[in-house]
Amino acid sequence: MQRLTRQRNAVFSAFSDTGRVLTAPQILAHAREIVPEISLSTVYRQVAQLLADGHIAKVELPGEPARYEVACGPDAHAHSLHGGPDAAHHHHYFHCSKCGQVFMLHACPGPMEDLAPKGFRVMSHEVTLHGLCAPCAKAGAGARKPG
Amino acid sequence: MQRLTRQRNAVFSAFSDTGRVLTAPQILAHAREIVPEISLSTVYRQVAQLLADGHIAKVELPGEPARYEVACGPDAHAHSLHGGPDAAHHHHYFHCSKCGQVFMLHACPGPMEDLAPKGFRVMSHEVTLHGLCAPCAKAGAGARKPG
DNA sequence: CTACGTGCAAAAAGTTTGCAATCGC
DNA sequence: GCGATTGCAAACTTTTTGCACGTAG
Repeated sequence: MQRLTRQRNAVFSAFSDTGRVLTAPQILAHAREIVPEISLSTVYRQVAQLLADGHIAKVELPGEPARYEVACGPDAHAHSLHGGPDAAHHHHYFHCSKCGQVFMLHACPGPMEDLAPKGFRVMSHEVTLHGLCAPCAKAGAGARKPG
Repeated sequence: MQRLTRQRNAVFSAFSDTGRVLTAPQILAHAREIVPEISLSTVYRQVAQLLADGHIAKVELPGEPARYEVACGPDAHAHSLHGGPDAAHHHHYFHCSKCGQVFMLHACPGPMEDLAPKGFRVMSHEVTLHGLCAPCAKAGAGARKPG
């Protein structure tokens, strides 16, 4: 049985406080505002635990370190232990080239079997969009990475 | 000026011989069949050189180590030094869950601005398909990772 | 001959793990 | 008190770099 430690609370707060898609070091930074002595190892261990419990989800984008977000959607709390990209429902993501932030998208281009050659069996797909998020697009060339 | 070393030839042969999308250790394995003493450092350095020269392209998939493939298409030889996902033409990829091999796709689902929220400026997109490649789909549950 | 390329070892970045001390329950 | 959890350090994976030696041109 898992215990309600200050560290566990601090890690989850990073998500509930920001509502953002965060990397492990970003989670650490947020968690340290609550529990200054928390270590990166504990962040990774709590993230693994929260993943297994289905409270958060792993977000992997091409060429980027792993990020994590609060699990949302119809079966957010379902403990699908495999964690693969083959879940019944899925999300896609937008990666801002200026501020580096990642945003979940709520739309899906639909099935993509046609993109694969004959004989290939498509079981899932992932889409990543790149460009400027609304704040950065509005700010023009002046914006910089917000913490 | 770059020199025509046996190692450089061996690294490029890995691509021309297999025509596949390869990870650095896979390139090393192929290259060692030609130049047994070649090191992984040299593979990475030659890959960097071949990338800069536009002879090969980097393929990054979510949660996967970087792979490389022979540059192909209309401006394969154009030395676009930025290497970002914003090139004029691009490819998408299929990742086989059974054999782990990556295949380039020749189709594109088209523009995806509609997936992003209002105010977001979409500049490029990446699509990754997952499933079974033709050989693995045909082989059923019997196939295993081919070298 | 000389500078670029190579192999090795060490470093860097991201993530995981072993272990003794700590703390929830 | 017991055992899960923590912090630290070390290991691990992927990729990069420093350095002395080797080799292409």
